[in-house]
Amino acid sequence: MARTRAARGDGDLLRDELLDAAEQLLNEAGDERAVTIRAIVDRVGVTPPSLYRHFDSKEELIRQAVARRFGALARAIGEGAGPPAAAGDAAGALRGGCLGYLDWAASEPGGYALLFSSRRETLLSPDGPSGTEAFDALAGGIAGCQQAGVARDGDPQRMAMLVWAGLHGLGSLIGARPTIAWPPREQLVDDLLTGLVGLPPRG
Amino acid sequence: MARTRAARGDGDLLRDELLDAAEQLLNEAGDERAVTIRAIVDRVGVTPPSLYRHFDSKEELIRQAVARRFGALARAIGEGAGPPAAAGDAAGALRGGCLGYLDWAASEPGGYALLFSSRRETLLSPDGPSGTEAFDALAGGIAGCQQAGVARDGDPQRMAMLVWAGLHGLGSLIGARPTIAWPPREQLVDDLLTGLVGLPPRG
DNA sequence: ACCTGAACACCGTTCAAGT
DNA sequence: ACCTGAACACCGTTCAAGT
Repeated sequence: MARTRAARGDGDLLRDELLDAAEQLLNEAGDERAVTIRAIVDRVGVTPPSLYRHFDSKEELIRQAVARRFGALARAIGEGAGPPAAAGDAAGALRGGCLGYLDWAASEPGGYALLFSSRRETLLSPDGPSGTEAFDALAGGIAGCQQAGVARDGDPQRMAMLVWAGLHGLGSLIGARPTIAWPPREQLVDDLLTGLVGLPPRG
Repeated sequence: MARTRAARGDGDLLRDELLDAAEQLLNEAGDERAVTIRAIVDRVGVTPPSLYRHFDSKEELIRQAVARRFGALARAIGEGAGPPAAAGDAAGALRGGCLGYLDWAASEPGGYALLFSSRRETLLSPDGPSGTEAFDALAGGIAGCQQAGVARDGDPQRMAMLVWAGLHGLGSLIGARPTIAWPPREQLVDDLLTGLVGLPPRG
């Protein structure tokens, strides 16, 4: 009644609408608990049981919504790093990518937190959403800097772990402790990459 | 019936028992959602309304249980750093404190995660639990290393932010991604402090 | 094939009542 | 003063029924 009945093949449409609604609610609330099934279906205009035609459980819906958010994060990193053609400035690309990560985390603190704060099984199942591509991009960026002679020697994978940890730590702490007087994010990224990767400090 | 009736002044006893049960459940589950009021009171042997004589809400109980966990983390850092009398080895104390943090996070991944994953209002209210003492201890340890001539110059508060972020990032990522082949925690701490604070690498 | 209405067992919380 | 029994509005999920 609140919704014109869907035609035969419209299942994927409702599926997308439900994911959209879940993503919106997750971002607005920054709290998975506020994202109830009834709030999701209300926003779309259907009743709770409709959801189970497209998702096995609330768990599964949330997992897919979180996977979408990981995709958005990866895009923010890519945009910060700039076009891959501009390989002339390996250090600038690495810095830009890291800043893109941090800016994204700071701009949607609720959305960032829920990437890691949802219940553990949601995130850790083998085929669950992960930050693998982002991590590989980070390690690749560090290796690029080494080849360009602007980073110190060392295993780029291990360096990437530390940088990733630093970014993740900063991202979640900035969101969780907004009252602290954090230095500008450019400076945090610069300190991190200078210390951990050996990039020359910005002029 | 499941419990001998408490005497007059035993209110604080039940209060402590409830906090103990909440802490246990939080650690076991690593998921705040599994910690229901009914599970908590069942473990203690009372009925749900009893809880409201001691806590305004489930929220308030969880917040106090989380504050207890922050205290345990602070103790683990202190034990790792060793007795303050042993000021002869400032670098060793800083390294030990950081390793204590990381070991504690790794040994109770569920318990560590919930320090930051509980709903935001729980953690962020002005008088809520925080890691302030731990942060101050970290900045103090860095300043001590500078005075001992084993750390590079710079604002110890800013260095502490970066080290804290690195530790927090490593702590939560190690817990959240147990399948990754993480290097030994001693090495991670060493890399972090060498890069960000300028400590000489361990021999 | 797709969606609804009604019901299930659960949750946090409240209120009157017992000792 | 401290605790219980019963009830409230909510939640995720299921099942039969409608179109």
